[in-house]
Amino acid sequence: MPEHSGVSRPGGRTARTRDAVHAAVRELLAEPETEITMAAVAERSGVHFTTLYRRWGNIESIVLDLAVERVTEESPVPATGDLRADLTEYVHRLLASLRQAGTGTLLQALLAAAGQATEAEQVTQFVEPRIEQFQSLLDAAEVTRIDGLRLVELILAPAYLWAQFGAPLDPDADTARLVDTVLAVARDPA
Amino acid sequence: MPEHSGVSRPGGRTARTRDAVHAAVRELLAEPETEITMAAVAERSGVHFTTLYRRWGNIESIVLDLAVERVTEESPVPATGDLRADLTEYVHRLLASLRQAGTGTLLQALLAAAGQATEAEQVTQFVEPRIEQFQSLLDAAEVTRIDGLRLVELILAPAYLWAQFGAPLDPDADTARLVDTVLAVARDPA
DNA sequence: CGATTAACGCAAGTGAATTTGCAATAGAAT
DNA sequence: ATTCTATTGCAAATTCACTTGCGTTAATCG
Repeated sequence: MPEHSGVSRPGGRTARTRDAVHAAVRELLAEPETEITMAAVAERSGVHFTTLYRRWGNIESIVLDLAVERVTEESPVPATGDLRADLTEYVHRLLASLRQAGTGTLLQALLAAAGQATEAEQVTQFVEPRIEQFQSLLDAAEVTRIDGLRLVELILAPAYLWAQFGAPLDPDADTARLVDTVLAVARDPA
Repeated sequence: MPEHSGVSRPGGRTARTRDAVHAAVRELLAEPETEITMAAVAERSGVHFTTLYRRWGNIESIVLDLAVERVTEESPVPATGDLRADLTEYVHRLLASLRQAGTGTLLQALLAAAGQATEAEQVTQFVEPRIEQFQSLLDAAEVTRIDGLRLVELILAPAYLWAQFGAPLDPDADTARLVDTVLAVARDPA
């Protein structure tokens, strides 16, 4: 028996196939015409489609898996204490990442999964760290009139909405507006 | 030849089957356990599933069709000139409608379709009227520092995001916050 | 090093979703 | 009335997503 509890064989074959699958999905997402199907991912990754079904169950879970990974790695939240500077840097990077090809598909997987109890745990992995990071940002700037959840509403909500509508915001043109909104509310919440 | 251009036979059989299908989908959406499939809609509506495929092509289009209809009828935007009162009334009704059973499915259809060029026209039918109504509301209140698009970001975006995340906002507890946000930004946009 | 077992590859099978050809029906025009 | 044609109903066919059983590979432990 390899292990009684915890993750089994994390650095071996399991990790290799997961990486191969993630890489394949990234490639497919970058090709707007290509549909993301189990068959396509299997072919591109070299991993048998039976394996995909056994480990993930359906294509949405695979995409969600990647979505959580990618969003986390691409959008670190700064917390230097300068509210405007931190927000500006973060929002600018966020909007830029939302303009990459395939972002719509990723967001759809994320939000579709969010609604279903089955995948709720995976989504929590995405939302909670972000709220905490936002809270850290606010704490560093000694802002107490709004909280992390409010930042989600004022920044992530509009950014994601436009991205999903196929009209992602422009990092250079729209960052200031979103940041100014937060500053206005932080100054005058009621 | 019935007609050369324009809508053909709008009040006849075509309209009846569309109504039957819409009614069936409304029923199915109200039953949380039931999956919305072509077969289920066909059985419930009495319309043959072949007809569904021919007219809509897929189940998503059918749900989108209903989503556009329902959102429009359920969320009229008041414009009496009292900004706070108008917003409060509208947001309260919006949040209440987002708590109805099946709303998640409807939103998903709406936002999924939004990303695809094929359905873009149908989605425009939903977004544009809403922006215009918001603009009327602002005009009535003689507010010039923000526009209809901004209201979409500050109200619809957070409301839809939480609804999609399976945690729709509470009409009584959360309306004031969303309204206050708008008022704060209208007062101090930068 | 050898035993153990989780994860994988493979091939066939199952079933639901979707398509297609043809006949029947019902608005609309003449 | 009758004619025409868009729309629907029906049944058969087909495609595709997904599952299952079994043999193989490879990672971990003693």
